Amino acid sequence: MKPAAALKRFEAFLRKKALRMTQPRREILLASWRTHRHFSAEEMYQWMQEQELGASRATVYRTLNLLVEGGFLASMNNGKGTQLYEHILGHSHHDHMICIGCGKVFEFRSAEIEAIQEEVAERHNFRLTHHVLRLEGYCSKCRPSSL
Amino acid sequence: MKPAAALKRFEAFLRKKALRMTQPRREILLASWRTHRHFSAEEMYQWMQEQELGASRATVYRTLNLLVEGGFLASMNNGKGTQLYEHILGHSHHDHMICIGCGKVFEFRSAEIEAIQEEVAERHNFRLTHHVLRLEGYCSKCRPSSL
DNA sequence: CTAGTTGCAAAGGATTTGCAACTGA
DNA sequence: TCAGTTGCAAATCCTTTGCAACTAG
Repeated sequence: MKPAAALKRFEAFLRKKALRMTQPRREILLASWRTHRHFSAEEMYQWMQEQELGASRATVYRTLNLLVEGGFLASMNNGKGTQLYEHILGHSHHDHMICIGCGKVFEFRSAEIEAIQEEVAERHNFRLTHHVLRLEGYCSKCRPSSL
Repeated sequence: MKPAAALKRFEAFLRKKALRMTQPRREILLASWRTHRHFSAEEMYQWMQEQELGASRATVYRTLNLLVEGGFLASMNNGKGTQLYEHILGHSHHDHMICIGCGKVFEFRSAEIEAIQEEVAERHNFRLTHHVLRLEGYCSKCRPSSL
């Protein structure tokens, strides 16, 4: 999805909640679409500082929460107490297989696994929004002789 | 693994690092073995308060880190900025379903998913050693009306 | 004895919040 | 117009750290 389309959806989302589209919100949405990496709230704040019309830290945090709530961004914890964000729409979902030896990351996707996840969630009366599947091990080049 | 055995291993671990077995460390290890749920550092601190010979918050945090380092506890983030812990040894593998609303953690295990993981790994000529599967969403109590 | 430990309180990092001054619809 | 928004700074939450008083080996 292109930035412009994302903006339109964000406006619609805001309207439905009787909230307003403002310059800071616009800038934050666009900036989140400008990168294809994960970013932290602090990084977003830095990006905002580099603009004429930026946003304060408070507004960055408030807007990131809105974007997650609206399903525009996915958030994940980096395991060190900081939330990371990435834009979702138009990005196909994938999981990661990571080689412990060389650090190489392989992406894969399994419709079967996802179907079972839904089933498990269903059984627990749980509504999934997101999942993280990381397979760790050794790729063919790094396989130790003992394995 | 029984508490006594875990204690022995903890002592060995400490000795190897030239650290000392102390009353607070003993109590914290035992308390972590007393529950079969995930617990936070704060909960552990509460448990310590309920004992004659407790431990301060600082010691709780320091000891939990030691226990994770030694492979006695697994730690995970509840997605809301708090680390949760659970004892590992003698516990069979399971995956986690985490409520974005209240942070509650549900455990589950799916032989099917694991079989497919193996299959996927096989296809990529990859040897799995470990995996992390986290399903995030809303539990029945926290489900927003829009979902 | 003495290096490792403890508790306390202060420090730290990430995030949220109260409030008075703004501003979009 | 006026409810929603912003920036600021203070507050909060979780965790780590400095330090002087202890204590295990």
